[in-house]
Amino acid sequence: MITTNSEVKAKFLRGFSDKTRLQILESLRESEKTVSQIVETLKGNQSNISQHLACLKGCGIIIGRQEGKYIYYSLRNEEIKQLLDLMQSVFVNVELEVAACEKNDELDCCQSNKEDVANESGGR
Amino acid sequence: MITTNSEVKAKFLRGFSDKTRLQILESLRESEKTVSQIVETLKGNQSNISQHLACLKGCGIIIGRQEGKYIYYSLRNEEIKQLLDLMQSVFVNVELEVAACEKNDELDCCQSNKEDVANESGGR
DNA sequence: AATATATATTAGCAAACACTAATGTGATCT
DNA sequence: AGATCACATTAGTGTTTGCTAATATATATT
Repeated sequence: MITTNSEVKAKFLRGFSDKTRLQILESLRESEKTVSQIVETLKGNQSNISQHLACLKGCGIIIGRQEGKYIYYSLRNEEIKQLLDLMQSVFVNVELEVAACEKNDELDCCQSNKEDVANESGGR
Repeated sequence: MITTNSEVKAKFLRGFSDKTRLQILESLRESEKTVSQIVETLKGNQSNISQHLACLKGCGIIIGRQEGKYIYYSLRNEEIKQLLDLMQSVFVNVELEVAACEKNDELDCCQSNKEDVANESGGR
């Protein structure tokens, strides 16, 4: 009888399901940063980063505090950091396991890149 | 120096970022199940569930074993279960925190449902 | 007040996603 | 062999997402 609203929970977790957002979170792991620091670190587009930050904030994963013209973003709390750590370690193990046990050496979620894979058959 | 390939990691985590998939995972938490058992539990569409199972399997989150004409799916390992647990508890706390500290009582990730929210102002 | 800096917001677009209905495949049973 | 059951796959469609470029807002500086 766990059953929280799966829809809202999915929205929360969607915050972690993007490459750029994961990079942002990783860069915030050590310390809070301003938007421009993040943009510089990731060598990303300002607008793009800003949107991802809004996403992460909306998901409750990070918080922002204003200081003059800067806005410092940081992970919401210690728990989020723990979650990131566990995600990381579980991921690494799964990756190894998948690579070891199956011919498939790349995680392939959902009905994505079918033709892509077919086309670049000579890859890597 | 954490830096795993964020792209692959994002694919892995995307497995958790959908309502239906979360429900499937929740139903697998207790014990392995056949596709039809899951379909019945979630009162879902067979094709849809089957696709989500393929997704979860591709992400390395679940595994399947065949037994006669049935295929039993289960969580890949204990770690995945732990991750689900932590996701759950972090989510619940964040949800409470967000609900308590801000006027916004619903997590709203990314640039989604702006007009929806505006329209159904009398919702819930 | 004018300008510069830091960040957010908007619009537009292509790609990815989730869903349904229909069809395919493989195992079991008669 | 033919029918049935369990599951997977394909095709089609509308929605959501992530990106870029352009514009807006707010704070700071001169």
